[in-house]
Amino acid sequence: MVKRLEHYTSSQCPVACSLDILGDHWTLLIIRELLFTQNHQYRDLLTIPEGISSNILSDRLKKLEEQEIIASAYRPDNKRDKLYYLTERGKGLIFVILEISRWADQNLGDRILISDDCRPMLDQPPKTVAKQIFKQLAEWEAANVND
Amino acid sequence: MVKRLEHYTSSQCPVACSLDILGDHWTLLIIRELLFTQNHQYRDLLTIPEGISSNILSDRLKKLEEQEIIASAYRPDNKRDKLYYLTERGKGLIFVILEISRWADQNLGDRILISDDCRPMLDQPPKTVAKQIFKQLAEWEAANVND
DNA sequence: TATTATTAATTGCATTATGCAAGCATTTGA
DNA sequence: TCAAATGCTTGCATAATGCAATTAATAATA
Repeated sequence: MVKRLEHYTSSQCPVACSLDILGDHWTLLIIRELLFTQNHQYRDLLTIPEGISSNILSDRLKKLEEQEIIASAYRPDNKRDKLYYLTERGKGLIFVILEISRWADQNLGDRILISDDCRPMLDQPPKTVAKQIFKQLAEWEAANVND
Repeated sequence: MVKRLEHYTSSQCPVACSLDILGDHWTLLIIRELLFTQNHQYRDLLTIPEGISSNILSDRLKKLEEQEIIASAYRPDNKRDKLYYLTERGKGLIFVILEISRWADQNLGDRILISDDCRPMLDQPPKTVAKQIFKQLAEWEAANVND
């Protein structure tokens, strides 16, 4: 039997163990959406421009919930709407995403485009950006989640 | 034919386009080695504790070289020794790796271990750490690479 | 109340990626 | 000249992914 070994079974390196969770093509895109957009439902996430498959989305949401990076709740007044949102652990990934974006801005300039909306996030200190984003998320949570 | 689409064909998002390059289980571990250790040869990289397969290592080195994140050169006095090293583009990923490590330190504490050697890298400002590491790499390059 | 639509998935199947062992060409030291 | 080391490549089995179709539960509509 050849099963993929997770790094944490052979390494306690913080990079390796993080890659067990984040090291694929889709996970950070889901976190990007939950951080920066109003897309908090399954159907919203299915519409990201990169075009994620429904089975992959389902799998990643499950794994992220297992790792307590996201949580979910049904909207009380409409049980058809399941809302996904970041935990504190998940929100902390904003600093990783900002550094990746900064690297891409400096090194993949021909391939990428930073919109005018997003540019300030690379020009300001990460902590300032995070504080602002966290405030927005808190407001969204106050309005949509109660647990 | 169902071929995996690279994100850059459908998105100009810096996160998505970076994931085309970095979004797997192994790439950042290779970059970690080239940044922080003296492991600059194929056989060295094969011995990382996470246990990378030789075909995967070969594939990733090739792709990283295509993306100009690493470069390689044979040691002039011994053509059997091929040395891999980071380009400026590759070195810039130190900030991503430091942020991932910081996140892991704060959120995956039960799974990971930061050695006494590495701890200062999380306690000092990233720029300070980078400057120090870049100096070490420059010294190594001066002694081992000439192109 | 019956029907239809929406949502959040799950299933099936073909293709691609990965893990592991073995093999190969080139270089080098003896 | 020959054996060992190096940097890969190949073959094969298993796992992950992409895409289309389907499903169960809930909500809206007739």
